Amino acid sequence: MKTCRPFTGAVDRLTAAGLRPTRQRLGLARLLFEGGNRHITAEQLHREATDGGVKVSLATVYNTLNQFTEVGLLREVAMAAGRAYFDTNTSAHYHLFNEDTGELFDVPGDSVVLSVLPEMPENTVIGNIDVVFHIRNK
Amino acid sequence: MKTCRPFTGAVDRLTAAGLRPTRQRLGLARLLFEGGNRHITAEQLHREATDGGVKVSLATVYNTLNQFTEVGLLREVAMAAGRAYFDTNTSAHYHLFNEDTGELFDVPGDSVVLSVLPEMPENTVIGNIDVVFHIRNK
DNA sequence: GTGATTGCAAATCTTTTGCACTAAA
DNA sequence: TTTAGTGCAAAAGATTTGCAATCAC
Repeated sequence: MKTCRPFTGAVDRLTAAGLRPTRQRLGLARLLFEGGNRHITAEQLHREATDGGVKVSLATVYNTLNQFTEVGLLREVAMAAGRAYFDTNTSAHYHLFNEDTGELFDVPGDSVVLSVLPEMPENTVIGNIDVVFHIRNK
Repeated sequence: MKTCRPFTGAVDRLTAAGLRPTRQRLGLARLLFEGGNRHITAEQLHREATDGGVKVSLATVYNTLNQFTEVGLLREVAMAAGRAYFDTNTSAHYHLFNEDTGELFDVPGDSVVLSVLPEMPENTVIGNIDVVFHIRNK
């Protein structure tokens, strides 16, 4: 039987987050976090998993993406209604969305400066700030 | 027979946009634009219409919201995946989204300043810039 | 063992579409 | 009239859920 050796730290990463390192979660974590920052939908990740020999159901992919997001391993990005994108880059950064092609690019956090922030309503704390530059082809 | 008198300019507004001022479109336009800026989903607007005596099907509400957005009468705001919000305020401004309550607030355009914009890919033009401050209750 | 996790299928929810009917120009 | 617009019901997606089977501890 072939053992799928996860990238270093996958098990720790999951257990630290309070999630059991199951075969499915490890396989998905490997796909998500091994190759640098990426944006992905549940459907895309499910296909990658299937193609890569990680047997997992689409429902579990959805559940896993939501769990990873809850514990801060992923960040959900709202681009257009009707489809959720998950971003493996949880640090401060922004997005460039090409409406013609559907492509989603990262914009480094330091290439955008927000000054003069608005006042927040009372008894609320600011979570993250989404900045999306919607672009189209000329 | 009672005539539903639309707010001043509704007919002009639609015809100027190349849309026939039908009973349904006038009724929806009145609900959308008469009471200042607002954020609304198709479902909410449909309920308001029905409650307010404007007979219109949900499918037509969807179609109308999309048409209004295409001609610039509305702006679509991506908040959370799975549901489209339409904003009657099409001028430069940003949003505050309370993730606990689902409330969506406007932030005046001049209370946020974006400096140091990123470079855009070649042969693209920037459409609009969405800035969403995600907040939660303390 | 025992409780967490998974898979599957069904259910839900939002949005779009096809087509016959109706209304605006 | 003639063409655009509407309603309905069905279709299409995306995502969630119920529950029995399975797995991690």
